[in-house]
Amino acid sequence: MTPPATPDDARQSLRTDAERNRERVLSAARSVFCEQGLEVPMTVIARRAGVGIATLYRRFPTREDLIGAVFADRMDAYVDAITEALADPDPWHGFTTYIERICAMQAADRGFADLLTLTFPTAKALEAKRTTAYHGWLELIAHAKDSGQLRPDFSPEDLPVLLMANAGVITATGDAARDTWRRLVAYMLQSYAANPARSEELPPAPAPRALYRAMIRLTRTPPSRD
Amino acid sequence: MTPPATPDDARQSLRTDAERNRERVLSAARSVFCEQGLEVPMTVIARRAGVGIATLYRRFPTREDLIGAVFADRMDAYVDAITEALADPDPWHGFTTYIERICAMQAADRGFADLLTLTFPTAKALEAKRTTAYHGWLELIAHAKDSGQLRPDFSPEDLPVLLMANAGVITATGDAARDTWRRLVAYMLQSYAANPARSEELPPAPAPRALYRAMIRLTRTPPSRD
DNA sequence: GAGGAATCGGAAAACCCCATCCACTTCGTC
DNA sequence: GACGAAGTGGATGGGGTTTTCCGATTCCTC
Repeated sequence: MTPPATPDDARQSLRTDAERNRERVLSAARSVFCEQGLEVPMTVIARRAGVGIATLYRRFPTREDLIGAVFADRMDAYVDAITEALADPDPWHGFTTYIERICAMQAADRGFADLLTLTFPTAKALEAKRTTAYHGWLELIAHAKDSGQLRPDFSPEDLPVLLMANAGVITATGDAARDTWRRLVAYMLQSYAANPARSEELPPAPAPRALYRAMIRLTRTPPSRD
Repeated sequence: MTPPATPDDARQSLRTDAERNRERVLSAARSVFCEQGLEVPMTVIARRAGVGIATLYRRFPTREDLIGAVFADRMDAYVDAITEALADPDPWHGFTTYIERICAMQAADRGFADLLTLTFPTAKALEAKRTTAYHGWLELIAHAKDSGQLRPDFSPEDLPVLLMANAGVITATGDAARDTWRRLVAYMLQSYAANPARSEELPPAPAPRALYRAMIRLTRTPPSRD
């Protein structure tokens, strides 16, 4: 039984040029996923990396492998966010900051937005981090409910629901009305509060024209010259 | 200047077999769009209709033409909804019922969900109905604000934002957790209220396992045997 | 610096989708 | 019932993506 090679083992046994190309592919994939989401053609990534398509496939036989490697660090940030939220002395402040933060991560990286509403049973490392974050999340909810600031009927599953909703707004508005998601999240946070403070100001609604542009934009897939 | 033929003119001048096939295509498109959204291949529609692909294209030269014909009646229902909401003696009840109703229409028909977050500048009839509904919506908002039950900083653009968010939840959960959208909408409606009644019960959150299944389901495009 | 293995990159096969063309069929009329 | 126009469906070309294959190249060791 061959012991499963750790990522480091695999990397160190590579020839130097292979390792260099591996890094190039990862870097290219990171930026392309960020801009266009996870469904971008593999050829686009290879071209941006300046390597042949075969090189990409040799290193990352499936799209999931590539996604797993690219988002390992993003998932670290995801786990960090819940850790920091738990460290906040004010549970409610920790709760709201956490939600705003990961929703902002979705908005800043279309690939990440896709990632959070998907599940890759084969990408073990990713799923492990997701599980870690989920446990922290349960704890954060408990604290916020104990403090009486989070409504008692709030469910842990309300977060994935919010992330799905947020992803919908982000992909629909795209670049045309980029901060629209903030208003959705603000509304939801007010609703999550046990005693809603209606006094807080909402982020502005998108301009009608910007929204119209976004809705037209969706009808045609942009050529996406790379 | 040739007067634009009305749909009836166009239909009546068709040979009987052509008219029959036209209806078959419309019927097939209606059900396929409903199940799979607007981006389904034209060949799938033709096959389901039992006609050749050329027949489909002759009758509906572009996808937009087909969409326009299929959703003419759905858009009527959309306009009816706002009319009925305006007739409600209780503006707030009319407001909440309206929102729930069109969100339910999205959930019941994936094609319609796509339609509401898109814009087809060339599909005149559709856009005209959308505009009619929008004017009614402005009126509904004014009434609800006047009655003091809708928060003053509510924006007309909050509806498209909600529809985008709802579309995100619906496409992400799919058949695996079909009523999840209700919880999102309930949260948002409580937030829209000027004086939130936290007493109302929320629709149940989705079961974690159902959500998990939904997230896996997304990773692979279903084969969609037709 | 020479040999051999690892690696490279582009070509190409396999697949799917859109949209058009054209030889054949059906309808409706005279 | 025969003719012409309207209509039909499959084949086809053009564009795109995924994935594999293979001759050429680069690296590392001895």
